[in-house]
Amino acid sequence: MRYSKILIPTLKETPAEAEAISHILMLRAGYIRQLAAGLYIYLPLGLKVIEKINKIIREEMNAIGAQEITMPALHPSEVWQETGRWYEIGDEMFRLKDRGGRDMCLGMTHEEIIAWLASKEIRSYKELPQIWYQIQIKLRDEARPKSGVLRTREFLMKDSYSLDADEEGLQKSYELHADAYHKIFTRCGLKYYMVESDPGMMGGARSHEFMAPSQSGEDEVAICDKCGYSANVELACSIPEGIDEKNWLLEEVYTPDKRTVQEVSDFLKIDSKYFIKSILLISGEIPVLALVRGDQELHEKKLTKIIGKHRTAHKEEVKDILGIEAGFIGPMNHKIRIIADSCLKEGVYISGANKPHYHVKGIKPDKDFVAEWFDIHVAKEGDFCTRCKSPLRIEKVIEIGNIFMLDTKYSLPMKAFYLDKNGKERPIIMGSYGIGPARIAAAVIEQNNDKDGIIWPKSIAPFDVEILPLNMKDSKTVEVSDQLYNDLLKEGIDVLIDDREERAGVKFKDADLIGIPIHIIIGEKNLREGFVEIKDRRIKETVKIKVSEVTERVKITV
RNA sequence: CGGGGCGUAGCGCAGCCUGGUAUAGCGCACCUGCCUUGGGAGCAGGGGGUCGGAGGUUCAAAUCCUCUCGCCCCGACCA
Repeated sequence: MRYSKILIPTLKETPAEAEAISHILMLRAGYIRQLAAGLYIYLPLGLKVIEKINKIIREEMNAIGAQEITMPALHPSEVWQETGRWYEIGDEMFRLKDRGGRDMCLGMTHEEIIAWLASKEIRSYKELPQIWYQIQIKLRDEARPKSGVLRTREFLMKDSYSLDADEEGLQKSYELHADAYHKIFTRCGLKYYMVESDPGMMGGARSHEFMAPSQSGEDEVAICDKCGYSANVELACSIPEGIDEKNWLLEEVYTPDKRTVQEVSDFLKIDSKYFIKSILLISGEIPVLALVRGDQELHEKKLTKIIGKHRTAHKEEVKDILGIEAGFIGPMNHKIRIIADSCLKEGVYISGANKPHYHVKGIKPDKDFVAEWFDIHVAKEGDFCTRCKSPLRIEKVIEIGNIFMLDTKYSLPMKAFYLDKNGKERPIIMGSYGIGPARIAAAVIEQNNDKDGIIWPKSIAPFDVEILPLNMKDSKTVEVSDQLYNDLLKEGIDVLIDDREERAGVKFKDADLIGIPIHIIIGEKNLREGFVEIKDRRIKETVKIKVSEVTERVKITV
């Protein structure tokens, strides 16, 4: 491709709206443009990258026997009503009516459609297993689109669905997907983790997420480098650092106007980990007191699994129910249900005295109050692994893929049944598996860039090679460049030639920004001696090569 | 949806607080010419703006007030 014939609108300056590195570079290097919040146009280079990623995905999906299909992005409401998600899902679903007044929606995902298809087409155990996939647009009315292409309202997704006769079949399909995903992300040149994740509203027993470490990520994972434990902090378990056993006697201490753990801790000059944080919650109509250590955060999701949906109590409710304002509540002498973090079982603590401007020192759990014990704290850096007791790391990550076991959550309501060997009707066991190609591209940029721009891995770079004829007015330069360009094309190498009438500096800057892995630099002086230079974008080193040897050399490298 | 920020030429910004400089400014980009050609050159000339929109205050509004739309960031949400 000739640079003069392809739209690559590079930007010298950083657009004001971009903050994430990948967002800045995709805009500056001319890969994308924004139409509206969470809606992006992929320019030629951007599209080429996405298509390279899609090609890798297709190859690996096909390799596990998955079959590509394509389903509509516009759905009738009925299928979503069948499974109940029409009612469960709120504003995040784009809804509309057709001219006949029928309710429709834009597909956020395709479990319903797959289950519908399966219900029509699958009759017998002999037709199972099946894996069906598509690479298709998904639409979600995100509350907050952000970070460029990382969180958008319309996005491409590879979604596949496995249909199996039984649990073992599902297990197999799940593992096939995990293997395929490892291959896909490795081929894309990503550093990533496969972590345990919360199946959430997708239902089903197990799920994992594939996470690419990046500062721009929205999620956090807890990683144990020793035993390999890795989980989304949404469910990660951990053992907090230990505390010394204090020989405090039970006594009230005067803490005037000190309400938060931080304030009381500073005031008494005692570390916050010797405090019990008491939080009053309302679950339904019922008050529940949650206790975590002073240096911990209450984990809402973990608590939800124990007491169900809940909210924090209002100030007045705290007073009504516990008879004391929020700053001075403690675990003792209450008749309501108390859920406490397991780590509080051991030790002696300080907490509110249930009396204005007083705290109590020397509280012994189980003796001074009774509670139900659960892990309800958020795992944090420095906590220890529950399996091997080694320190955990917390890392910010971008979710680039996920795999879910759905079981019969969708097949039952959609009546996707088959007949087993004994002629008995059974629900199909399903799995659902997603990958976001745009997130792969963004995550790769996040992990591979320098001050000058993007550094693509060969596998998904928009071009294999870029030729830089430094002086287009020099006929020898043009002649040799064109010759090399044609030779490389003949070898099946995807090459971009910067044939613009620009100064050398401009070409160098743009080439570095765009990030094609190999640059062939054609300068007048070297050419007079029969040489050109080959530059590695990543390490920025150049080697002088005889013109006649360039094609061979590039063939090996690409 | 809560909190914060920002909308002035294609991009990045100044001007706004404290209204008034007859044509609203700067850098980059763009067009023409000359010159230059190994890291975003130089000189000269030029084009491009309903100051996000609507209403209001005023003799006078980019500037003050009200409403509204859009975009970004933090949080909540995220099937």
